[in-house]
Amino acid sequence: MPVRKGATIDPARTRAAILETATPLLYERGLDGIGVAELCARLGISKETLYRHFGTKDGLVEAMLEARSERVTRWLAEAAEAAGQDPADQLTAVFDALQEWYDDPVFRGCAMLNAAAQHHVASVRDITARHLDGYLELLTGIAERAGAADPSALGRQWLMLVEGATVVAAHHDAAGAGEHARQAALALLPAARTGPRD
Amino acid sequence: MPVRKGATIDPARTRAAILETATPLLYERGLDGIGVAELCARLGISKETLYRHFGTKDGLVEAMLEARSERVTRWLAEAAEAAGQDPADQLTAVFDALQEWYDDPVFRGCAMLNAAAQHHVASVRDITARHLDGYLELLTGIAERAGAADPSALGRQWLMLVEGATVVAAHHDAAGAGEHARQAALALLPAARTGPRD
DNA sequence: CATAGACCGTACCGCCCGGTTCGATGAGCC
DNA sequence: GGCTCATCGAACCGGGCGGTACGGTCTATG
Repeated sequence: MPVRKGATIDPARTRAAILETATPLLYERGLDGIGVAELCARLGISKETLYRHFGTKDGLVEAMLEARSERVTRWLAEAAEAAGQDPADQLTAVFDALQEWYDDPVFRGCAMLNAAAQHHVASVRDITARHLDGYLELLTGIAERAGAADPSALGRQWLMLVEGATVVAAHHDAAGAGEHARQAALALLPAARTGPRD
Repeated sequence: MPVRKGATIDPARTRAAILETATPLLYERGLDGIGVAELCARLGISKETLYRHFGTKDGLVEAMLEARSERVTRWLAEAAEAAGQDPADQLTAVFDALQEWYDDPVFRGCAMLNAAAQHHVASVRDITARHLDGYLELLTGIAERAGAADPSALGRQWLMLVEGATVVAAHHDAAGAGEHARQAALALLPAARTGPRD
């Protein structure tokens, strides 16, 4: 069942393959750290193919970021879900998953934050903001199920711990960043059940 | 009292003036977002002068980041010091100062993090790492005076809150980011006095 | 008043970047 | 077998980049 009947080698599959291969390269070298020519050479495709699928280098970047944001958010959500019903367990699962990521030798921080830090095009900034939205939604959900008096505030504090741990792991020291953040996140939980002062 | 006797218009002062004027431009537009030609035009200097003082655009960038890191770290340390002896007050002063920064219309996140996210040159990454070192030292000092069982761990958690708040403020929503981070930081304090479980 | 050197303005250089074009190739559909 | 079209590879383009060179101006010093 080809996506386009007139197409020969299934353009949709080609597009997906380009995205998949380009993502780690753009992540490792930075969005402006690798040119279109070298990128295509590494991908084993011609520039014409790239431009037919994405129109622009920015188009590729946006599609890549969008896909990556969805992927990583879903990955964290599934880690939380797999941890069972206890909010504390879910939180622990999230930070454990993050620590795994930090320990990966290719870890270079959050791709969306990196992108927003260099490209201040509106579209990239929007993707980053929506990415943080996704994180916030996940964390706020946990806060709600934990019976927090102000779930959105607690979710936001957890979001800061997640992003702070990622920044510290990327630019300072990855060892134990997830664990330290997890301990802090868990410490916020009991105090928040019925408010800042019980 | 000229810095150099043979010099006419005091090169040291010129260099300082270049740094001072270039800093906000490079911060607002991004390191690669403004070229040397436009930069010099805005500074009102010739390219030759810039290159005589800094040798390279990267040289200017490094000098700028170094100066900015020192400035902002000293600014936070002074805010803490001015808050008196109570560690909780010092912590509050730090996050209040941060919130002021977030509310500044020119706020675009931490310049050192932004720089490290795009330029993965070793020198820039080192400056960023040392910048986080400076923050960590300040926060660990507060944790020690607060009688934390593990001051370096608590300092690191506070560092994550500081950086997380800055990231969230820059890329998601600045309103109340400092306050939320401050509440979280203060909530970590009592639990950490004698350890995670009292 | 002569010398040194900080500084300006502009032209210039080579390079690389994002993006376009084109002819050739080969796979799938009617 | 002919049509369509995705794809390749390579040549090409204009522009902007970081960086250099140079002639001229001004200012402090001795």
